[in-house]
Amino acid sequence: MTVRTRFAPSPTGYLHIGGARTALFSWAYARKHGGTFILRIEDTDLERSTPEAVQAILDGMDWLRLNYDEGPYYQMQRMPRYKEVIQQLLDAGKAYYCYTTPEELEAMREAQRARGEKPRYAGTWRPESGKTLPSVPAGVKPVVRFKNPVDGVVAWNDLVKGRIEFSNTELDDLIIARSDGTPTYNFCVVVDDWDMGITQVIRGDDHVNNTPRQINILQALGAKVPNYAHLSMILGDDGTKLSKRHGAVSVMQYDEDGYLPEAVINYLARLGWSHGDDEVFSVAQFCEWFDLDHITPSAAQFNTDKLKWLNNHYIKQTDNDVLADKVRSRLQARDIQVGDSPALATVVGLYKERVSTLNELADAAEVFYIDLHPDAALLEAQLSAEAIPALRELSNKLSTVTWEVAAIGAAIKEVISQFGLKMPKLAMPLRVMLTGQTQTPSVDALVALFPREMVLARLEKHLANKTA
RNA sequence: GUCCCCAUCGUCUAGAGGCCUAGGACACCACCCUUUCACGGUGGCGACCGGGGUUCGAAUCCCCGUGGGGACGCCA
Repeated sequence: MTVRTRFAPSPTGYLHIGGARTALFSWAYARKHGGTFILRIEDTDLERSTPEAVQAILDGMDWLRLNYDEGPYYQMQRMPRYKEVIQQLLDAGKAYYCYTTPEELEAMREAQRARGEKPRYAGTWRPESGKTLPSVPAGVKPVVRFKNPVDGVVAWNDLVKGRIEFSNTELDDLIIARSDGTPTYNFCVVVDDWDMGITQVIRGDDHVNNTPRQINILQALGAKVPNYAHLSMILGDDGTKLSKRHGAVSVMQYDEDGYLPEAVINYLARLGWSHGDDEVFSVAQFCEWFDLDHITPSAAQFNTDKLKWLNNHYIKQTDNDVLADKVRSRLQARDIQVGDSPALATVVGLYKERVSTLNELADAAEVFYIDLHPDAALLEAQLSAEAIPALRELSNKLSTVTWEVAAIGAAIKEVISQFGLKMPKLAMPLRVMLTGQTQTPSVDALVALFPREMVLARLEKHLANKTA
């Protein structure tokens, strides 16, 4: 049987990191088995669904390059089909109308909770042989409830958690159609998974409690029950449930923060799944290796440090021109016009080893294209009296030296030996005058990066008003 | 409260009864490299939640605790 998986987000917000991992695993499973990956938008909650959220989800998947083979399907467009199946269930006596009002339900739940019971529907309107139903109250629009089996168990072999079993006595008759006739989540999912021929339902483990209900409906419909794989949740860096205050919960926020999609994918792949000791691998490799057997059933805590480490790895691996394009757009967003000299690709080539995000790379590159004003105190501290004459001499040498790393390095060495200085004595003020920073690549390479005139100008600017 | 799930270094994890003196990665520490900071290299620190079984043998299987999480909507 050919594999068909799906990712079924509800468009009530951005694509968050947990959803992204669910999508990734579902996608990878389909890719691994040469199957079909379907995107389905579960937008039956009119109150909370928005087109912006749909777009945000599409953007997120696009950024991660999780392409789908079918869809996006929208549940709102499948209303006739749901209504048809509800009628089918009604006709078969597997569902029934219930006239209990939301207020009555709420009061009932309240009372049950107060007694320490699990809140559930009492079955007032459930037809049974020999039972007389209450008379239909006037003016109440009924909901449709599914007639859940009253005894026995529902069990399935979860592909990540193993066998899970629920007693039917734990399940009540859930509402499959609201009083306005619109179908509810658990019902739509069942019809969709059935119609779309989903073979593996890979989703978050907040759905395990829905699974027995869905299986019962599937069985009432005579549908084949798919396999289920429930993924545990992802916790924030601090071990608590992911929420807005964790900052980067939307995958697009990672783009914003300067992470490469391949790093995020690689990181997410390793969160809850493993292939021996392998840590760094390509998407292609992941698809080849991926399986449901090596997914951890326990929740995983997000670790930004490790993501950064991976991001640094992928940045180092990225071609300088490609990196330059990414950094250029970030600099432009800061209103910095990137000139031709030095070439941005050369700058990022020198700095990419030492950054963990594209934003850090942009920070480093920025100083080459702006009118630089190094911190006065920093400058003061580095421009020691003994360094000034040496820097003047260096400036002279740099005005004529061959403009390449080796020659520049040689000139610097000549100057320090001539003035009897240690390298940092000269290199540090040089770094600060050129970049405003004390931490830079090797100073000869740094100098060589700039056009000669720019170096001379930046030195002159700070040396001019210094007395010898 | 009821039901369901989970439990190995700080974190992500390897581990399918003997290969475990518990392995790898991030982080951390030290040293090396070095022109600062990184990168890189080498080494170090560091865990099987507790108690009972089963077994010649248990991180691995079973039970009970404990702790954490999730679900109990005319939300998805």
